[in-house]
Amino acid sequence: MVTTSTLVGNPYQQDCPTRRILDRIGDKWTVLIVGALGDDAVRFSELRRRIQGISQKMLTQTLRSLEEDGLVSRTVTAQVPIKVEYALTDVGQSLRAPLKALEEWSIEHLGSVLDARIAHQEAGA
Amino acid sequence: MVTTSTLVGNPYQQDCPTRRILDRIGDKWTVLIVGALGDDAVRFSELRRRIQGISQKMLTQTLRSLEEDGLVSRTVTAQVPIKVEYALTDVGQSLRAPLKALEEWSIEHLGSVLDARIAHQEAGA
DNA sequence: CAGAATCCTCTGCGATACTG
DNA sequence: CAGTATCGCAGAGGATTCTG
Repeated sequence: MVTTSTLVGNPYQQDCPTRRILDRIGDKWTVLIVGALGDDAVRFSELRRRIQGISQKMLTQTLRSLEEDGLVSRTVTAQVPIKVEYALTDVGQSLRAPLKALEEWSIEHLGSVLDARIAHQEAGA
Repeated sequence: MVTTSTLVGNPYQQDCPTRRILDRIGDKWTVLIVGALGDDAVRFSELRRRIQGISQKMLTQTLRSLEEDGLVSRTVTAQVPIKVEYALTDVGQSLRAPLKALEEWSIEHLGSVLDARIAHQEAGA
């Protein structure tokens, strides 16, 4: 016999896959980095340029955790000014599709969301 | 004449749709609430039961902001123990598809991510 | 160029207690 | 039952400075 608690209403357990992934990609920069990487290898400085407003610290930090999770690969080329390139791994690439879906939703519905926000604001006043 | 900076590498502007939406749904609870609402209207207490570990404060707060953005509707029924039900609006419903895609990605790739994490840990040691 | 290290601030969020 | 109000802390993350 099992307790009923886990069988009712399909609850989100503390450590369900959705939550674990959300904890990873749900931060401020991960999604943007994955988007900025795209198909090819990109240098650190170029990434920084593509993602407006990201600090060097957060770019490094987020890239490290993406690498740790096998979503991004890091390639160092020892030359005069050192070159470090980042690229999405296969798993990282596979994340692009769902994120793209989210991006399209954003573009399609942002207007409606902003309208609702203003309407709500006026109603509250 | 425009500066070239915004034309190179398709950068993520500070206020692009993706970022604005990310700021909204990228928090700890929004996605889980949308998932927990699903098709039908759900009472406050039931929501709390479905989303394990959410505090009453964050549930209220996140529901408020979702309502403000027109993603969730709030219906009060004045009866002896007051009843308040929340439901996704049409726009809110439309968000389910992209989130579902993300959830499926989670389920499919969580294992690989965890493996990579362990492998990386061992390599680092 | 690509970072590591340090400091410091701001705020997300939990814990707790009270209300209609 | 469905909230509101207040307190407090841990941690995210920015700014700055220093290195190979």
